[in-house]
Amino acid sequence: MSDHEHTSTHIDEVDRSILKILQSDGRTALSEIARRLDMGSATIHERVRSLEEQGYIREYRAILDPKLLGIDQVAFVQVETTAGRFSEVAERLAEHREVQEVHEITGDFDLLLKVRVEETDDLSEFLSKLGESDGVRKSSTNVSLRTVKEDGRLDLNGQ
Amino acid sequence: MSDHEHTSTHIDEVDRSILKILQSDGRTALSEIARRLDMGSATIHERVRSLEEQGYIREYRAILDPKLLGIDQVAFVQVETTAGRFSEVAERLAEHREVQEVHEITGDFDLLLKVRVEETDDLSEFLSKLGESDGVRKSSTNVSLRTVKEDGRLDLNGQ
DNA sequence: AATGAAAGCTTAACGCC
DNA sequence: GGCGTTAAGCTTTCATT
Repeated sequence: MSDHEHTSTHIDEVDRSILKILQSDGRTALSEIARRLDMGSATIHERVRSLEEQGYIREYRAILDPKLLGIDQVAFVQVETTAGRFSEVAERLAEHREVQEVHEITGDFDLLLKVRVEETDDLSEFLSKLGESDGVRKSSTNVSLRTVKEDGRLDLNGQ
Repeated sequence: MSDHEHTSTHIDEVDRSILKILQSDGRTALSEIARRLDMGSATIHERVRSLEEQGYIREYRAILDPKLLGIDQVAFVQVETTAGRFSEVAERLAEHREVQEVHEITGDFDLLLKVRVEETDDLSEFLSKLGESDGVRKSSTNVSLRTVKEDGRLDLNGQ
C-alpha cells in the first residue's frame, strides 16, 4: 500500500479512541482521556492538538434541544436549477440562515436543502424567497411531521 | 393554556447568550463566559448546570470531519411503508448504525432517512437490508454528490 | 439568583528521554 | 512520539447577601 497522503499522517488506534471519546463527550478532560487510555496527559494533550490542527476535530459544540427552543419545524426542499448552475445556486442558498444543509444530489432534482425554522409561516416565507431566486427553476417540499432520529455523530467503529 | 410543563421555567436573555456561546464553542470556559457577560463565574456555573438539567443543553460534542475519516458517502432514502405502520418502521430503521436521521414526512413517501456510510458498497448493502425489512413497501434513493453545507446549529437570533 | 473566596483539578508549556 | 513537572487558570462548593 503506497503512501499517497498529503502531509497529514494517518491516524492510529489511539487517535481513533481519542476521537470516539471526544465525539461522545466533547468536554472530557485530557487527564480523564489519559487515565482511560493509560497514557500521560501531556501525550494526550499533544495528540488532541494535532488532531485539531490536521482538521479531524473541526470544533467543539454544545448540542441544543430544538423542541425546547421552539425551532422545530423541519422541511426538506428539492430544487431544480437552470441547466448547469446547480453549484453556484447551492452556494447562494447555503447562505440563508434557515438552511441547515445543502446537498447536490442525483435524481429528478439537483439540490436537496434541509431547512429549519420556528413556524410554518417562516417556511412559507422561505419558499417564496426561494421561488424568486435566480437560477431556481422549480422546487418540491416535504415537511417533517416528526423527527424520529437526528444524530450527526460518525460511526468510528468501521463495521 | 394549562401549565403542563414539568418544573422548567422559561429562559431569559442571559441564558440565551450562554447557549449561543456554548453552541459556537462548547469548550468556552465558564470563567470566560462570565467575563463576557460581566457576571460572576459561580453564577454562570449555576445557570449552565440548570440549562443542562432542563434539557436545553443536551450534550457536548467534538464535531469530526467526515471526509478526512472516510465516512463521506451520504444518501437520502425515501421510504413508503405498509399502511399506518410508519412510526413503528421509523423506530426500527433508526436503530441502524448507518442511519443518521429519520423523519416522518409529508408527500408521496412516509419516511425520509439520511444515511451515511464509507463506500457505495455499504449503501447498496443497506438498501438490500431495507428492501427486505418488515413494513417497507418501496423506497427511492438520492445520493449526495457533494455536500455544500451541513450545519446542525440552531439560529438563536430569532429573526 | 448572584457573589467572592478557597480548595482541588486541569491545561498548556518546558525540557528530558 | 512520549513523559513528568510546574505555573497559571479553571471548576466547584459554600457561606453571605
